[in-house]
Amino acid sequence: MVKLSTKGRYGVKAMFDLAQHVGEGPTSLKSIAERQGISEHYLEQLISGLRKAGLVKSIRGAQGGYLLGREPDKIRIGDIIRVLEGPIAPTDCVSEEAPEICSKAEFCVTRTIWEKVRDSIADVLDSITLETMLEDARKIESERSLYMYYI
Amino acid sequence: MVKLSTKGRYGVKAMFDLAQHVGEGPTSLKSIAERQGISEHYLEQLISGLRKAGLVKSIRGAQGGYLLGREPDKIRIGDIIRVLEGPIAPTDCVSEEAPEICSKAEFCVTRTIWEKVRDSIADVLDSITLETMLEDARKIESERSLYMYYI
DNA sequence: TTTATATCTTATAAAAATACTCGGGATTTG
DNA sequence: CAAATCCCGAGTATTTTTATAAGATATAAA
Repeated sequence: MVKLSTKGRYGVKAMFDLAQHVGEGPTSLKSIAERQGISEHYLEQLISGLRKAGLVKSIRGAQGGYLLGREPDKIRIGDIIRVLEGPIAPTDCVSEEAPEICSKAEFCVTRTIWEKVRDSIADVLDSITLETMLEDARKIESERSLYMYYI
Repeated sequence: MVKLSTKGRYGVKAMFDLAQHVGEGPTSLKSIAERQGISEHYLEQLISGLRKAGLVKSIRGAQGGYLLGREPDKIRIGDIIRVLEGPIAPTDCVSEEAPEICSKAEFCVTRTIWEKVRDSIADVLDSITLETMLEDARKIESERSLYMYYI
């Protein structure tokens, strides 16, 4: 329940991979797929949507690949998820986009629960950017080397 | 994405319906299904799980039906959702129950995101009980009659 | 200019999950 | 006994997910 599909998970992984290679020129899909353990063909479909949404830029041809469409601190996880999985919506009646109209909506008590769930998910996803993830990764890495040092 | 299935939605509706009839003796599945606009046979399957989990009690035979297994303020929406949709888990690696082991878990930055999503969903669902919903419903109803009065 | 490297597009499809549907059996009340 | 109700398991249609595949297009480098 309330489960992310592989689209969202793979997409975030791929975007984070791109963020880790910012400033190194275009990154090929093949290398991302290999590092992240994702089918290249499948990832192709996902990144196509990300490109159309402007979250990544593509450079075709040999030595081509993908680049982030904006600075890592300007790309929220929520942006990625919405492109790949659609609007955040635990139920259709509280979808962020074009919620399904229900005649009982005004008096519906369950509806208010789903609204709270939707907002709490959106808050989390919109509070984290690729830059946040990079910082977390750096922190984990430095803790790891500190630990290695003491062995 | 991150969508509730009908199981969770119907289940919460049915449980709320039972809460609204507390103290009136057993409520038949048929009447719940009619009021909530749910297939009776389908609801039967769902309530079977709720019964096994102790969230409802059943009384068989003519004039039989279902009763809440505990006081409305002792039944959290999260309890209902977990029975019908399984543990809260935006991804398998951060499932509330038996999370899938991943060798990279310690260093995985995406994982921490899904943990935050999971916790925010659980917090919302566990902060709302059937009693909360009854209070909300009463509030809506009183506002509604006030409005009617002024017309 | 040719070749290798990539992205881009569309079509197909297997597998899994979802949402029911159906039939009949067990239990209790009147 | 008959009607009302819960109980249980099997079957099924639809949708979603998760790919796989083939080939077209674009570019850099040799």
